[in-house]
Amino acid sequence: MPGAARFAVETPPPADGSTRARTGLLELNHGVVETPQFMPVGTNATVKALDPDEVAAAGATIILANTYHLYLRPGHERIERFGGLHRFMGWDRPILTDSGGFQVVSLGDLRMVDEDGVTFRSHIDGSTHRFTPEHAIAVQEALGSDVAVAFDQPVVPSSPREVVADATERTHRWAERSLAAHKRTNQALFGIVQGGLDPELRAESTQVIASLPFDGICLGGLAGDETPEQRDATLDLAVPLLHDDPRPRYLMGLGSPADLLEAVHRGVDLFDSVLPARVARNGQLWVPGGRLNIRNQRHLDDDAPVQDDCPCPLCRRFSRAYLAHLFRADELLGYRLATCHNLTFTLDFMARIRAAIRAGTLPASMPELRLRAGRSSGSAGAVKSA
RNA sequence: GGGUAGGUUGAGCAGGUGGUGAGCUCCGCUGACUGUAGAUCAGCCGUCUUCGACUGUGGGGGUUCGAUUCCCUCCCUGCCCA
Repeated sequence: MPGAARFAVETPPPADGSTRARTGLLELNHGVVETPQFMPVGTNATVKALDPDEVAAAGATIILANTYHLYLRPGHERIERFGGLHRFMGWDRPILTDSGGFQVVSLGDLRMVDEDGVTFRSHIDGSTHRFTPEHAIAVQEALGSDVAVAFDQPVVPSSPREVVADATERTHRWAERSLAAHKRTNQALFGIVQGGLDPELRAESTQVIASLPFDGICLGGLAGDETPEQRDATLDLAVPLLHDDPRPRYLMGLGSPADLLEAVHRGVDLFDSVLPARVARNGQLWVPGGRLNIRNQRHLDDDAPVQDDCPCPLCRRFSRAYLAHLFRADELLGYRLATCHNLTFTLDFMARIRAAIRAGTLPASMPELRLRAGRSSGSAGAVKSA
C-alpha cells in the first residue's frame, strides 16, 4: 500500500553528474533501513546456516524471503496462524518477500505460463500449483512481510526480442493486477521492471512501472547471463528515467561486491543475492581484493585469520587452517562461519560505500573500492580475456 | 605346517574362464556459483611430446600367433584347522 514505506533521500547525488549514487532512509513496518543496502536471502525463512542473531550481527537490517517456497512449505496459512513470518522465524527487522516470479525462470521446465498466471509443478513433491498475481499477493499478505513484490515474468537476458517483449508486457498487466489485489495497509508493494537488455523495451518498462503507484521500483532480469558491461549500460539507461522519482530502486539478484559497487554508483538503492552465502557454503571467502578458496591445499598450514581486520566470528577467533580443516571434514561449523564472514564482508562493504557517498567522496574513492571488491565474477573475467 | 579365499592405477571395488583392462566410488587437486530445486556442480585425478600415444592386472618362469585369463614356482594378505 502506498504509505506503508517512506523513503527519504538523505544524500542526493551531486549536481556535477560524477555519480548517481545517493544515500537514503527507508522506513518500513519493522524498522528503518539505510540505503544503499544489501539484503541477505533467506528463501525458506532462514538465511542458510545462520540463526537470526548471527544475521543481525553480520550487519543485516533487512532480509529477503521467498513467497513460492514458503507457500509450498510450510504453507503461508500455517505461518499466518503462528502470527506471521517475523514471529515464525524469529526475525523482528524488516523482511521483503520476493513474489515467486523468479521461480518462473529458475524452475525451468516445471512450469507453464499463460496470460492469467503460472502453473507450477512443486520442486518438492511434483504436485501441481497455480500462481496468479492475485494469489502471489494474497500469500505475501498472509506472510506479513514489510515489502511485498508484484508477480512478474522474468526472462533470461539473451532471449529473443519477441520473448522479452511478450514477458515484459505481461509483467506490466500483472503489475496492475498485483496493485489492485493488494490490501494490507502496513505492507509496502514494489513493482518490477523487465525489458531484458533491449534499450527500447527496458525504457518502456521502466516508464510503465514508474507510472504506477508502487512504493518502490525493482529492476528485474539482470542477474542472468548478461555481461557486466551490458548490465551497466542497462542501468545507465533505466536509472536516469527515474531521475525525479522519490522511490527506492532495487536491483534484484546481484551480490558480488564489484556488482554492488558499480550499481550503487549508477543510482541503485537496494540489492539482494544468494551469492555471498552460497559461495561461502562452497568454500570461498570474500576478502579485500578478491576471493580465497579455503579448500586450497596451501591454507592447511596457515595460522592467520581469513581477514585480519574483520570483526566476524570466524576471523576473530579461528585460523585459515582450522576453517580448511572444517571444510575437508564436512563439519557444519565451517558453513556457518564462512557464511557469517561473507555476509559481514558484504554488509561492511555497503557501509563503506554509504560513508563515501555521505562524505561526497564516492567518485574519488571508486578506484580504491573497486580494488577492495575484486573481480565481478569468474565468468566475467573469462569474457574479458576471451 | 595343512586348507581356503584373495593380490587390478593413493583407498575400496568392477571387469576379464586365450583376442586391444585407464570403468566406478571415495580421497586428493582446481574452478564455478548472483530475485536459492544448490553444505551444490564441473573438470582433472598412471606417464608422455595429451584432438593422440605409451605403460599397467604381486614377482619370476612356462604354454601360445597372442596370457590379466591356462600351467609351475615364489612372495604377500585375510580366514579356518593344527
